[in-house]
Amino acid sequence: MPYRNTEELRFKSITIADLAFPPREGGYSKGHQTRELILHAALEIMVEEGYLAMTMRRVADASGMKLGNLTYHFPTREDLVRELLEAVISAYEIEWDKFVHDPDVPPEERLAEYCGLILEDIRTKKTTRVFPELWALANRDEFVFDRLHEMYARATAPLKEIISEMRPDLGEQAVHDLALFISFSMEGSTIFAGFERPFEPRMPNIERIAIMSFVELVRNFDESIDGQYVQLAQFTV
Amino acid sequence: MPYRNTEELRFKSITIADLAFPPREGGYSKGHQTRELILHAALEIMVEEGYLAMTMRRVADASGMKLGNLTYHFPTREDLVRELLEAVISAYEIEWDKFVHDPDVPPEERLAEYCGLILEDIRTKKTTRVFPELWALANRDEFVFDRLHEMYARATAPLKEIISEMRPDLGEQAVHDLALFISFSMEGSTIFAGFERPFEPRMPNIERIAIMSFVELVRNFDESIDGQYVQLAQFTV
DNA sequence: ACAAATGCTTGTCATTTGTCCTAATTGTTT
DNA sequence: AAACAATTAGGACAAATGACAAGCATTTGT
Repeated sequence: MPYRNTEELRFKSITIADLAFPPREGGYSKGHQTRELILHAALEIMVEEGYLAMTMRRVADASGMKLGNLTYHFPTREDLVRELLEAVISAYEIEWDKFVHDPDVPPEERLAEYCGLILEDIRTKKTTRVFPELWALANRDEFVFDRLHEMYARATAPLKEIISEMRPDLGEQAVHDLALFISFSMEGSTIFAGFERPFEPRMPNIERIAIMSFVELVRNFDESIDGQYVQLAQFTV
Repeated sequence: MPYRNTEELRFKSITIADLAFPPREGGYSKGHQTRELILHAALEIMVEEGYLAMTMRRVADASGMKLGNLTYHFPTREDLVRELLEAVISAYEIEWDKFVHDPDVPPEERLAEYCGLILEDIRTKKTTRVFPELWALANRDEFVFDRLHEMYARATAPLKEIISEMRPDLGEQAVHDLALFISFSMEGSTIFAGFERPFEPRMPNIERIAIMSFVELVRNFDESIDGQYVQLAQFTV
């Protein structure tokens, strides 16, 4: 174990890239450079001032270019938004896909590791600020909705794999439901304990509680349990 | 037990009012009627078309009145937004405050009941649609931020009370962290399993998993546990 | 070096939006 | 009914926004 203390660890812990771009095709390299510059500027505005403030002129200014040039690269605002979405989301996917199945590490440990990864990321400014915007957008924009949930599907896949390994006795549906619950349990922390959120300082403790809770849940989950507590809930409401 | 089946139960289960208004002071009753009409129309637009579409003209149209009249009742758009926020949020608070401490019901059951209440509400169209908008708004509007988290504080209070009763041995901080974790675990389901969300059909199962998991967590939580799993996570990331 | 492709600037246009102002109408009180 | 306050309508305006077009400048492959 090469690490001495937590400080060193945090420093080494992975951070998800802000944006990821598809391999370029056609056009001069200058053009692609500009497009990436624009998307970075757009993300910055999205993070600092929100989706609403991300107007074409605002983005052009922040990119140090004229409006006309922006509309040359992104003819409509919708084009810009969609490409930004794609660049943001694929950056997450790339990182998660790196999380490969390592049979030498016990599944409990991998579960803890993966959840730690997600929860750490949620505390970053970018994630805390951008995702609520995306959730709101997904309410009305089918494109955003689909892309977002495609991403979540890929984020949940490693969880399913780990859960299956921990509990080979469980059916596919149970595994899926467990992974889903764990997934959105973590996602919910964005609002409460994300970057500059009221309970951000409690995040390390909550992270511990969460991971412990998840491991215990998967370990002890009884597939046949069907309403022991829920019946109580339903019958007394 | 007067209920026959689940259908009947769901029918009887509480639904949170769309809006709650403070007692009126001054003005004709017609005016207050109009104000409420406006706010209902505004909420409808917020739910169906989103915050962005909630323009003054759009709201005026939906309320069946002229723009000039709308600006008479709500001089600025900000006034409208804030009053709508207040009306929406206080409706939730009113409902939660009804959840009184009943010493005859065991705390596990009350925990299940309360969580069931929250999770049921999350599946409604209004909650699924409005809260992501509020989360996004809270990113940049301090007023929204404060009011939203004030609401969450009141939503978490019953949880803390129940947890304290289940585990009198736990310190205040531990109780708070547990309540917080449970609270945002549920909130996260909005995005995945809320109204017309991809996993809405799985919600009943997930509800069961969640409640079971929460009860077990509170029951077995070891305050002294400090990094058994987390260390693993941190050292391997 | 040069021609074509690409990138960029400048200027313009139709819409939409929030806000404001004045006059007319309606409701309430005396 | 008269007087007054509250409400509603109608119109106007400046600012901001997305989109577009014509021409100049730069980059790149040959």
